[in-house]
Amino acid sequence: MHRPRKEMIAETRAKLIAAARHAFGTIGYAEASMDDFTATAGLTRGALYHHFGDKKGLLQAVIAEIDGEMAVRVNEVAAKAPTRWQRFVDECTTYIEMALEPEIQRIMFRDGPAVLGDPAQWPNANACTASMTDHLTALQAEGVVVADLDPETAARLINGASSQAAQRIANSKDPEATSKKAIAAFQQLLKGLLEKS
Amino acid sequence: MHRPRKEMIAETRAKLIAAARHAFGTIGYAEASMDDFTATAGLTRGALYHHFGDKKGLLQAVIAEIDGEMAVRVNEVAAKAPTRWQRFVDECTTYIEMALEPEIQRIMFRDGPAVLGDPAQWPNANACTASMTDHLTALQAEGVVVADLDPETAARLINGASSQAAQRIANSKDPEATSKKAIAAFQQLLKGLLEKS
DNA sequence: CAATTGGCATACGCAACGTATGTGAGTAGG
DNA sequence: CCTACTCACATACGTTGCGTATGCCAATTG
Repeated sequence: MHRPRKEMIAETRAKLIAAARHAFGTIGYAEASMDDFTATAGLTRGALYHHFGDKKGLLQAVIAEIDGEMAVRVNEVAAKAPTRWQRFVDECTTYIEMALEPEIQRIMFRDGPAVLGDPAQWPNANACTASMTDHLTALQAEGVVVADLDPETAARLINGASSQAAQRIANSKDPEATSKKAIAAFQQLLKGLLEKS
Repeated sequence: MHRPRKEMIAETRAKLIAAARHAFGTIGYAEASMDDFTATAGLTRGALYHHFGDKKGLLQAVIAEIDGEMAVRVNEVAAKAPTRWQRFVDECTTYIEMALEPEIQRIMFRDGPAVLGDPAQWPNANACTASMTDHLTALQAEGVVVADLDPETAARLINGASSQAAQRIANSKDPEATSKKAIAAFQQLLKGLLEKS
């Protein structure tokens, strides 16, 4: 036990984040009682306020964690694609697939923006958008994508369309069919970015 | 005074909706105290619960009202365009412009979805999306837009991109320049829907 | 081994929601 | 025209949940 102290602290933080993440992802931020989910973590609100300041601070930490995981997944997928354009499209599609998960949808696309404001202003998130922006910039240099386009702006718009696509699929009665339609429409939109060759 | 009763009731509802709309649009749904904004309307929470059931019910009423106004504005703009495709593009652009207004952004795109869930499932809203869906269907019949596309799905994706564009503009330090970039990127995406001729 | 730091719990005040109940103005029947 | 009923709205209360102030105990440091 060289530093049991630091380990305990990290464990406490992790437990709080995990408990909050579960609560936020299921019943939602507003309905999640701090007393309840800190108790399920075997702690009290005291620990929460000590580490995260307030409920919003904890939400930020949860969001940062999820954002990191999403970035990892996106990069894994992108690494396999042959062309850069394909890599870009694959990333977008993966983004939609991730947005299908209720936890991500709820925390990242619904409660997060409502509580913390515009996601583009979040300090510890947006790794995914950053990646898409990079790809668009490179694709412009290669002449694949039209030059007259601000990469980050485009990436944000695509994010917006993606999350809508995901919500549509998630709330559908026939997710399979809806998924096909949504992804088709989405990729059709993406074609608008291509330079005519 | 044939029916002073019915008139008073309608006036009460209108006052509550107006007060709530202002509060929701400025400080936000979560921060808006029912005691406060009912008081500014010269009423109490009793009236609110009587007419709307709860805070969410009032939000629904506010959203229905705003949605109606948005539909009117969109239709006004669309009526002036020469071609149907242009009408469609104009509607989308108007949608972005409306989403620039803080009240609409906050209530329709942030707090609304967080509190009431997926906007596509809202009963008394979505007149704008319906209009866009109609246009897309007609454009497909005319062969302007690719046939292999579900109109409502596409309309939803476009809504998502629009609201992102609006947020980007609204939070920008240079709204003029950002607006140019965002609308350019947006219209570039829309081109993806066009049948190659 | 003492002193101190700091991680975390406990206790309290406050604000806001929802409900249960009350009241007075309008409305309908005789 | 008077009585009984309805209903719009207010008032009062209980509950819940957040934030803060304070206290305690373990781990680190010299």
